[in-house]
Amino acid sequence: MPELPEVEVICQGLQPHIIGKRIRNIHCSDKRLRVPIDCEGMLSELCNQQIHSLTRRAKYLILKMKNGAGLIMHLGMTGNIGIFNQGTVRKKHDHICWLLDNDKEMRFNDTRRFGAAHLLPAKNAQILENAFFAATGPEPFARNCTAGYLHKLAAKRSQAVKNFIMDSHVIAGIGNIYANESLFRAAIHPARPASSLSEKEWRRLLTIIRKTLRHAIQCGGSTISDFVNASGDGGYFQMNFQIYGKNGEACAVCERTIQRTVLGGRASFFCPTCQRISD
DNA sequence: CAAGTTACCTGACGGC
DNA sequence: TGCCGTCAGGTAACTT
Repeated sequence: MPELPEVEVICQGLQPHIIGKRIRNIHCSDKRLRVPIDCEGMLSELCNQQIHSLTRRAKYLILKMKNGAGLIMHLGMTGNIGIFNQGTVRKKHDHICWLLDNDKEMRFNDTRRFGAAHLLPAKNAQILENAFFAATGPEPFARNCTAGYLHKLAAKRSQAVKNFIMDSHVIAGIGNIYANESLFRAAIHPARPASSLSEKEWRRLLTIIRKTLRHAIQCGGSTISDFVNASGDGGYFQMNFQIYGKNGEACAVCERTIQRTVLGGRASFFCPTCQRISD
């Protein structure tokens, strides 16, 4: 579900509900996420502490308490975090529930349990956070994320450009949907070797990635199956999909039939006319 | 060291 | 009706 835009929408949606609130109790399911949930650790580090901030880095959410402790959370494929009234029935895959001091409860729901929550104890939170993101590529909107950087890094990579831009060590936050959509909008074939793009093409692609992500955030993200923001509203960027999931349909630009292929094990869609394999 | 494969999970859907 | 295979927004530990 969640790529950068969806995580950003969840982050912005949660902030007004939780900043400054105190966590009164934490309840965890007995199931493990991608890593085990450290419920004991969360109780001792986060309980009775006030929430200082919630931010996003790549597809991760970072919760910080005023005592310095923190939590790095990932939503995996099916994760979501929402705000609910305490006492309302918890859903089947609610794995972590943080009870706040305003009768609200923040709940982490994740059907497939590919998500994760990493605790950052107060005494070395910043060191652990830095280590956690040490190998993560720049944010697409960051100043140090430039066409020159991508062009130079891609020079030694023979892999498909789509796989390259989905590599979180290269650039953060781009998943399968927005990789497909951005490459279509940039008229670049997803299977082209990353090293074959000129710096000019990287400039165009980066501009379009940014535009596409920004647009998706403004739309409240993409709702496939059941994505909703913190208030329970779905996004509507899926209305703007031009290529993702559209194999067999006519290209909106040239009417040629959209093709589906598999790259890096992920469904990849392209228009054979608009996205030429060689330039 | 780059790049491909596998594992981690549940649920929806289509074919039979 | 149900059983089976396939597929799904992600990531990291493996292997090659």
